[in-house]
Amino acid sequence: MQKVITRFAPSPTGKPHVGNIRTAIFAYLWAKHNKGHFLLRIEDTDQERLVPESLKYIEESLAWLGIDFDQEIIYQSKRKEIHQKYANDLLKSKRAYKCFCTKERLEKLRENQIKKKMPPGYDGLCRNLTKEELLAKKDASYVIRFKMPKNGVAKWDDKIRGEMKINFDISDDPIILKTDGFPTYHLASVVDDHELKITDVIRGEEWISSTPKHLALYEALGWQPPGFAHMPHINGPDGSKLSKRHGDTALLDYRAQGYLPEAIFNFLALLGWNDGTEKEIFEKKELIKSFNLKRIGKSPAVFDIKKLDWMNGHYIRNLTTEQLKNKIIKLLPGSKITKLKNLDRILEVEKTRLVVLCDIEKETDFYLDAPKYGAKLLIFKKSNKTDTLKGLTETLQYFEAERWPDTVKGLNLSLGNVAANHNLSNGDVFWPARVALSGLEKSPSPAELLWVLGKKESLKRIKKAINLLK
RNA sequence: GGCCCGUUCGUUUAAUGGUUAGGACGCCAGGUUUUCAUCCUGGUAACAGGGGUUCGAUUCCCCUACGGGCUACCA
Repeated sequence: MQKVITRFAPSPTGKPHVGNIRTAIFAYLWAKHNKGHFLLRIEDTDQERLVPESLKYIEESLAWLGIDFDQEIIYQSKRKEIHQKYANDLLKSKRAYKCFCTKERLEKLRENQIKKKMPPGYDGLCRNLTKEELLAKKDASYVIRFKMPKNGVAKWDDKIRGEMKINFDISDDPIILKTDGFPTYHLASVVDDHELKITDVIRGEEWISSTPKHLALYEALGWQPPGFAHMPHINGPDGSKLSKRHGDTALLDYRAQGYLPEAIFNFLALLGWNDGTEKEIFEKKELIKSFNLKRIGKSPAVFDIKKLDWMNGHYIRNLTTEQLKNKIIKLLPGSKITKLKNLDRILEVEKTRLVVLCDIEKETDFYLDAPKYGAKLLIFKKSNKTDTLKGLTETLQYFEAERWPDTVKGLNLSLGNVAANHNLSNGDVFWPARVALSGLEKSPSPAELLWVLGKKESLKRIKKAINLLK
């Protein structure tokens, strides 16, 4: 049994988006599931579209998710001579030919074909040039085109889609080597996948139509083709291809928003795949163990941010306070709240309320400074001014007289005692205490707030509330 | 236009030639509760349409519709 080797082969044209990354995840999982290798290959053969920073983004994206690749990064641009060698071999074996057609001619050709409602494509003008014609052109610049078979069918057993059959003759002769000497994707990927001994090519479904070209190339080069697995796309909520107008698409944008890599990994892995059970929360280890290409669905999936939010919250709640603290400090180094002495307690209390890490900065200013609010907010809807004032005053007196229980449970009990001792309802005590401490209509419980803020600050705020109400 | 791919609750998915078509997210209701969040319980909701094949089709086949992809000296 040969070792499974997969690869992630992005072209460096920007920040990798979630669709690409999900393909990378599947390629990674498949390799690791089989105890094989996962390679990173940069498809930088198009010098015009190259965005230098994207190399950094690609590495960062993978690193953030904990997807480590084997071997050093392979840059296709550095393998130009190898690609040229194989292009020349194909020339020698007459499986390819030099094409001298200018871009202008090709453009016109296409225009005419479209006008005549014919399928656009190269007409094969240079396919059968005579020796004399060839000699006459010797100084002209040319590309190398691969001779597609004129009959027969490309057949392969797609690991995701099953038996596939496409006629060879619907493809025109593809350019495999450009005038600038760089190969096109078709040649480069075939050559590199072969030389790197890739066993399974896992890529987007947009490649289905050109797979016949690749299969023909493998045949012409005398190579055994690898297995193919064509992934369905990820769509936006309206069903169209996921794009900027649907919100963030780049993986790193999710990091910036405070999504956890574990959650994203889990979420993306489950988009189009499941293990056949009802399990949905997976650690990476478990995914590696149970992953199988066969269980990838064929239909495109919509990226549902609501479910991601739920999953992210779930992962946050499973973090220890220490872990959560470290992640927040790392993500928001400049945040004021992370400098607070009582950050541990704040996080303990806020943990169940966070959807993304950045939420720690939302509606949490009251931890920094005493809040401002209207006196009316202090009065619970089922209470009145007199009882509220009494509740607040008795709470203050209770804590001034009694020992401060430094636990949420103890503080909660204390507040209960205040209500019971003075024949007040919970709404007369708990609600105003909470508002006095947070200034918010919706917030953590008063006991939690007392515990986080401490005796001194808490009593100060309660006094302030009493004065405000008077 | 040609070729190719796809179609189960709103979303993500499961299963099956005979099931009350299952789970999760969302949503709704209830419980816990001073509020919010968490948590717990329950509910809502789907086999795109039409033909076949069959005793019986969501499941197999064909057609249609809809969605998507490819049709570059981009990947």
